Amino acid sequence: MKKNLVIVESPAKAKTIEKFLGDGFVVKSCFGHIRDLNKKGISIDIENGFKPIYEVSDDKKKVVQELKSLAKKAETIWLASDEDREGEAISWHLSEVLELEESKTKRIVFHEITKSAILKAIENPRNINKDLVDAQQARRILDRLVGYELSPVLWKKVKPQLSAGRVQSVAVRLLVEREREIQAFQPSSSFKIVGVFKHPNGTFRAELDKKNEAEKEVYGLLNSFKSCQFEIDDLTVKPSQKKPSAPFTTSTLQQEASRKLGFSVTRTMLLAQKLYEAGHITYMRTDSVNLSDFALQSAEEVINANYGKEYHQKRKYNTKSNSAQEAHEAIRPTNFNKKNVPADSSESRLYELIWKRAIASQMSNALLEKTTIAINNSQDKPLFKAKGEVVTFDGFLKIYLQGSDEEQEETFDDLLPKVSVGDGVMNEKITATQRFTRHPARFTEASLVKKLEELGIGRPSTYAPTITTIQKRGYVEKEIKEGKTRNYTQIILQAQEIKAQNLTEITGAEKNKLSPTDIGKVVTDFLNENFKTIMDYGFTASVEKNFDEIAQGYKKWSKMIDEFYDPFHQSVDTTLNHSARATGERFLGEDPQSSKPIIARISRFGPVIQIGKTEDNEKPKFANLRKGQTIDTINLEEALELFKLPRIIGNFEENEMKVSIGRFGPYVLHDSKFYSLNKELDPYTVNAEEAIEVIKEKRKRDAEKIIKKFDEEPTLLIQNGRWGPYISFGKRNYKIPKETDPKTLDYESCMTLIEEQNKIPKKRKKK
DNA sequence: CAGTGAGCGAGCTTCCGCTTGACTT
Repeated sequence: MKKNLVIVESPAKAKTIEKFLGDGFVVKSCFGHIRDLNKKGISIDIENGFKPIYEVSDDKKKVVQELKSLAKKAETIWLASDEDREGEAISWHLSEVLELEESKTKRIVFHEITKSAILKAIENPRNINKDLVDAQQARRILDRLVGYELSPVLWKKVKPQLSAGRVQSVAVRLLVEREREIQAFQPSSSFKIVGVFKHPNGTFRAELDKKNEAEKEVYGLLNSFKSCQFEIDDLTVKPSQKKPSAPFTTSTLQQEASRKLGFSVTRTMLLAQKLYEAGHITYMRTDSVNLSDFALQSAEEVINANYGKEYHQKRKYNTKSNSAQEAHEAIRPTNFNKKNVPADSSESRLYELIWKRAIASQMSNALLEKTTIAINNSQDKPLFKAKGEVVTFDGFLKIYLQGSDEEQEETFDDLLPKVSVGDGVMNEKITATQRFTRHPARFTEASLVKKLEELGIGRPSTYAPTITTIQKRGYVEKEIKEGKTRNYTQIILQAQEIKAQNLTEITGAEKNKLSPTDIGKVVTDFLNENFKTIMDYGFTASVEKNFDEIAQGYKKWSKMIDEFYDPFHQSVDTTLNHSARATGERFLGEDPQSSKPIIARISRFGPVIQIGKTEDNEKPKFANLRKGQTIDTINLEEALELFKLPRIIGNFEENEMKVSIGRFGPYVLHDSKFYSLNKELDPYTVNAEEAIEVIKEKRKRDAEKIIKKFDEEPTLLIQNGRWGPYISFGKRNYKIPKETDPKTLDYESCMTLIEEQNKIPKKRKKK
C-alpha cells in the first residue's frame, strides 16, 4: 500500500513525476477542474451573497470516484496542481469533493518538472490559500453572470443560439472595428524612385529620399536628372546587433507556427499536445518565458558542442504581460540533444521550430554592419540613398529567424561596393514606380491571439477554443478573398530617354484571414450600445485588478461581485424592456417593378434582402445574401440579382432542370439529384445544353467510382472514395483492410467484413 | 444543396478555464 497520494492536473505530468518520487508515492491526475458551476441555468444564488452551486460533471465522476478511494487509503495527500488562481481552486475543490482531512492534506507547488524542483516542493508544503481560491471563484462567477445574462438578451433581440461573454465579445469587437477601418480606407499613391548607379567597384541601387505624389512632378524630376552629375556625398557605417526572441509561450508558438508553417491555432495546439504526451516538449499551455536551470545548462552544452562557445550567451527572459500567472516553464524541448523527434511530418516540423527557438534564445547576438551611402547631384534635388546590411557574425541567426506579420519592405543590396566620399558615380537607370498605401491588415487567428494577449484577455488554454467559438457562432469567417487587379504606372529614365508603361498587379488577395459577418457586426453594435463596460478593451484588466486584491486578502469576493452585478443587471433589464430588435437594417432603394422598398437586414435565419414590408397586405419577398456579400456593402443591383434564382432552364429525360445556388455553390437540380456547376458556368446564364452536359459528366464520374458490383445484392458496392476504396451496403459504409486488394473481394468476404464491423458499436454522433 | 422571414409560447440555446478523451466516414 502506497502511503502518499500526489494529485496533479495532467496525466503526462503524473507519469513523469512518479518516476522522480519512487516507492511510497502514487501520482494521479485529476484532469483539470473536477467541479464547476452547474451547466443548467445560472447556478449562482444571487440573493444569498452569490453563493455558487457546484456539481461534479458526468465525465469527471469516474476520476473523482477513483481519487476518493485512493485518498481514503493514503496517509498523506499532496495536492500538486499549478500555482496559479485556477490551480489553487482545483486543489480546493479536490479537498472539498474528496472530503480530505486537513491534517492529512498538504499543498505543494513547483514551476518546472525536474527532480530537484519536486523534492524541494515536498519539503516545503503549505495550506490551501483560500484568498487565491476566492479570486478564482470571483472570476468564475463574474464570467457566468456576464455570459448567462447577456446571451439571452441576444436571443431575444437579435437571433437565438447566439452568445456573449467577457472574452469572445471583445474578440469579435476587435475584428469588427478593424473591418470598418479597412472599409473606410482610401488608398493613396506615390512614386518610389530608385536609381541604379555604377561605381568602379560595383553597381548598386539607391532610393530617392523623397516620395512624389504627382506624376507630373515625377516627369520633371526625371527630366532634370538627364543632364545630372552624381557623386558620393556621404558614407556611414554603423555596427548594430540583433537579439534572439524569448522561447515560446502558447501565444508566440501559435503566431510563429501560423506564420512559418501555416498552422491554425487549433492544429498547433493539437500537435503540441501530442509532442507533450510523448515527452518531447514541456507543457504547451503557458504564459511564461522562463527556462529552468536544468534547461539553461543543457542548452549551453548543446550550443557549445554544436556551434562553439562563441555562439552561446546565457539569457533570462522576463514576461512582459502583467496578466501572466507563470505556473509553468516556457515551451521547450525536454531534451535539447534531440534536434529531431520521430513523429509525423507536421509534429516534427513543430518540434523543430520549438527546438530552434529555445536554443536560439540562449545564443549570442548577431552582429551587423549597416551602411548608408548618400548620392548628391548637380541639380540640388533630393539625395539618393543606398542602404546595405552585412552580417559580420551570425550568432543566433545561424539557426533561427523570427517571422513577422508585417509585409516586408523591398530590401536593398546586402553588400554595397567600397566607395569614398567624393567619388563620382554613373547613373544607368532611374525607375519611378507607382506604389499604393495599404489598408490595415485583417487579423489572422494567430494575430488575434497576440492582440488578445496584449490586452490581457483570455488564457493560454482558451485562445484556440475562443477562436473556434466565434467562428462557430457565425460572428466571424475565415474567407478566401480573391485579389483584384489594379493598374499602376512605371516611368523609366534610361539612356537619356523617358518612357512610361502601364502595368497591372493583383492586390488584396487574402486567405486565412478573419473577417466579421453581418451578425458579428450587428451583435457588436448592439452590445457596444447597451453594455459599454463589458465591451471596453480595458474591462478584463480592471476586473483582474479586483481579483488580485481578493487574492491578496484586501477585498471580499462577494463584495466585488455585488458592486459589479448591480449596475450590470440593471442594464440587462433596461435593454430587455426598452431596446428595439437589432437587425442592422439598411435601405437600398425601391424595387423598379413594384416600387416597394428594398432593405438588407438580419432575419431569424441570417442576412436577407427583403422587398416590401411585413405589415403590407402582400407578403414581402425574401432572398438570402450570398457568401462574400454583406449588408454594409451590397447595392440595389446586386440585391435584385438575388431574386432571379431559381431558374427553370428546360427539360431533360422528362424531368425539369432547376438552377440555383445552395450551401455548396451553384447547382442544377434534376430528378431530385443535385449536380454542382463548375466555375465556368454562371447560374444566371447557363442553358439547358450546358446543364445536360454537367449531368452526364457527373453520371460518368459516379460510374467510375464503382469498382465492383454484385448480383447477389444490388445495394452492395465496392467504391472508390476520398479515403480510398470502401464497401457500401445499405446506408452504411465499411472499411477494407489495407492489405486487401478490393478487386479480389467476393460476395462472402464482403459480408464477413460487414458483419465484423457491425459488431463494433457505432458511436453517437456529435451534433 | 429546402424554405423559413411577424408574434405568441412551449423549451431549447449561453460563459471562461482547467484537463484529455474516442470518433473516423
